[in-house]
Amino acid sequence: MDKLVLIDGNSIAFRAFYALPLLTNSSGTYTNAAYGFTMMLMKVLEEEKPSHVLVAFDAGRTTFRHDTYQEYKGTRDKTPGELSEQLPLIKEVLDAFGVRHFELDRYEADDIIGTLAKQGDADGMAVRIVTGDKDLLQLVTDRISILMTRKGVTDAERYDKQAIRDKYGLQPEQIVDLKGLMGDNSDNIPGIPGVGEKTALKLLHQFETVEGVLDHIADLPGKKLKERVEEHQEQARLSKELATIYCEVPLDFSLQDLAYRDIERNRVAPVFKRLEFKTLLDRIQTDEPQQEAKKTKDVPYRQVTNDNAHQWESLLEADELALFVEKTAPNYHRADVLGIALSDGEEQLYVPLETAKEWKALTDWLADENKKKIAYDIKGTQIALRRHGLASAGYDFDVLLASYVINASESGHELSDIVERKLDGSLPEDDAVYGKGAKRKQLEGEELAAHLANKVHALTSLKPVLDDELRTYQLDALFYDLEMPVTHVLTEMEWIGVKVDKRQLRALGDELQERLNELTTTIYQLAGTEFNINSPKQLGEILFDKLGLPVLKKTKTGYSTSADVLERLAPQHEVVEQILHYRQVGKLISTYVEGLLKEMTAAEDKIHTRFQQATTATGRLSSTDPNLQNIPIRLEEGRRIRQVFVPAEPEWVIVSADYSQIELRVLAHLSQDEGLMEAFAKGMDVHTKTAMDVFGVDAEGVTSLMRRHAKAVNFGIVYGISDYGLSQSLNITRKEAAAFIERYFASYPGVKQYMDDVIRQAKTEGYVTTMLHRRRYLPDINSRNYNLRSFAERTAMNTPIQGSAADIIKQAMVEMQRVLQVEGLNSRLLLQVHDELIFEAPQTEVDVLSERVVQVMEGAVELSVPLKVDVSAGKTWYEAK
DNA sequence: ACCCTCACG
DNA sequence: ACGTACGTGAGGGTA
Repeated sequence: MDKLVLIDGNSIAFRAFYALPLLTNSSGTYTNAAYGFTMMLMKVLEEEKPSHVLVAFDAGRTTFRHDTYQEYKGTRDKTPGELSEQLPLIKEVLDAFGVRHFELDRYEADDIIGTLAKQGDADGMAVRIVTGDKDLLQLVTDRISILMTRKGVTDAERYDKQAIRDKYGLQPEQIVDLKGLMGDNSDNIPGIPGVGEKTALKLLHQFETVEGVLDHIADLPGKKLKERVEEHQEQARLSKELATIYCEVPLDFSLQDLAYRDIERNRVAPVFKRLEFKTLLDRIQTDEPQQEAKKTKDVPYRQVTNDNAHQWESLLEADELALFVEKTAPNYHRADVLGIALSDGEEQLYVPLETAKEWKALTDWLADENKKKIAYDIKGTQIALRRHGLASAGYDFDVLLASYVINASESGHELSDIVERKLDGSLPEDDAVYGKGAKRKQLEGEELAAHLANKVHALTSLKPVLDDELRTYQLDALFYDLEMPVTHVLTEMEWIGVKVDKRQLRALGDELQERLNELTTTIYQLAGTEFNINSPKQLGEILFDKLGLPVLKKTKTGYSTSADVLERLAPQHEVVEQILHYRQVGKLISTYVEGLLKEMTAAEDKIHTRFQQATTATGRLSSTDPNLQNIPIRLEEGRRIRQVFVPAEPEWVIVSADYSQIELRVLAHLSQDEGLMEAFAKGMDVHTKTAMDVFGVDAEGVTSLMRRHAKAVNFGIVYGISDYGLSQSLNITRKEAAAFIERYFASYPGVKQYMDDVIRQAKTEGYVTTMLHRRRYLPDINSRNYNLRSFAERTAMNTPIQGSAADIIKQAMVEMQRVLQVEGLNSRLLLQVHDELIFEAPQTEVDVLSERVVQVMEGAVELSVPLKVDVSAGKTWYEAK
């Protein structure tokens, strides 16, 4: 049977607030009420297992009751700020739980609850009302009962008709009569002075209702009582009216809209993390697996040895096999191979590395491009094998990439995560098998073989499921024609690596270190004390406590000392500028000099980054260990880091080709805005053109300030504009920013129309798409939480732009690799940095390479505006600008 | 493990 | 009244 749980939000929050000490989390936010409320919520959900849930809140201060009685709740103290500021947190928790909450102007939570309780009762549902307010007892029927909080937070007592009879000797409907006679201090309901609970109950037992008592004033015991009742008849009637819950609140939703499903840990966990509900976090994370009692069944396997290998050769004839290569660490450029497993879906083979190397049938199978292979992370698999001298080809399905293409935003794309989502049963997580952190151990023998057998078998089960899903959502072209080919291009890029001039890098490091030492001395002098400049905490104390500089911005944990704050403080104290410079130099040393030195190979002085192809929500790549997509360029001092990136061969050069304004061109294409398309068609400087349109001047009239502002607006448009964001970036007021945005949209109505359309599409479909049909789901787009919703709206505007640009350069990479191959060029693609490709090339090939790369990149897709690519070459990455 | 800060597009 | 520009990864400090 359906069960409806109605929670009196303010009442429970109030109770939690006073039951718990005034806790704060590390950011100084009070969380005790939210914490207690959440405990109560979880307890109720667990114990009642409702099919429908709603939490009702009081809306404003005035309600329809104030129309008849202005003093209603007049004695009540204002809700403390420490409590009211927690109400949004509570609502956030509810959103994460997927529990509806509601409040309505002029009505109290009680009335909303009453209205829905009656509806539920009429529909034959069991109704549970959770509150600390005894008024609600009047709603009890055979099907409606109340969980009344007692002491503490989660301790509650259940009231049904019998319990009310036992306690008061009354029917539930008589609770309002009780209030009518005795009043209620907390709501400032007067009742009849001098009549308390005892007298009221006695009267009601005899005369049943307020009206009954008033009809029999003559029969009342005691002269004083008679007088009081006589005198306060109207007040008693009014008090009863005030205490009566109004059960016909106009609601714009139905009971069916309150349907509640089980909690999704993935949505709740981040909220708990942020609020620092550690115990509750543990509870949701450990509870679930135990409850589900995962059906983990080890699949059978055979271990291949040098002696028995020949027995298994027939398996290698299969049309398609899954291949899983287990590594000793995630970084396959360094890790060793632990073992290899194969599966045809029925039989699993475990082959120790040394056996694999000597088993010719296997090495032939690996290298044969006609022998199809399913793998998880083809790129890592192929490189790990190659490092052990094992060539491999014929990969036709990457489970990792398929999972990513289906839904990039899913919380994890580890094999165990994918199995959890797409198959019944589960795969033990690597962390559980190997242990985590210090407890990590090397597996061997049977244990390792069994684990790998489970993994490789999972690949065979996953492929048909994922392939089917790719086709269902028309993502198969994106997967097979783009992401799969891209992974092969990236394999070669990573494998080749980038050469670094180690001596020069060390020299640069020494020079920077000297500079840093000088800065340190100066800063200590100017500050009058020595401290750790790298510690934002200590730095904050020096700047704001000791030197008394104004606090312009705070972070969750204290003073903000970020660059934009320091820049504004610089005129007030000369130490600030030194600190900014110190930060800059320190970053160069630790991240770039030391960071890069750590990643260089001993044999070749090369760096092999890993391009993550299944990480970003938009379809971009990212780069790790080290990140070669954020090498400094904006400031000259940092830009010099690029001097150490050199060609791997003598007489070769670095060639860089980058798209000019690809995101705004994509926007022009997607929006079909006339003005924007015209700007690109005529080859204009787009920021200047924007300045002309927004400020209504001709090309000569555009000042550098106007262009700077127009440029920021263009950035904002791409990011999903907000007046606040623009005001921050330009250091102007929000009003001024809003005016810019309005003028921009007036000048480019097509862009405005597009932004509205894409948000509307996201709201109705739940996702947005890129030019090559990549999808991004936006679960918060219809959230009632303003912040979540706004964020989703900006994402809806940004993702088709950023994601389509990512699609385009990926397409160009695939085509470029093909062109280099068929034309027999020796030039090699080394890096991709979102809108640019970096090659190393023999000096002799520079001209032909430049010509080809422009052709390929500009022709990667057909847009309504031209794509433009700039190329340059130099002896180092620094000079290729 | 998390926060702050900062490097890139 | 609310509070955020979009997408990333890395290093150092702190709890």
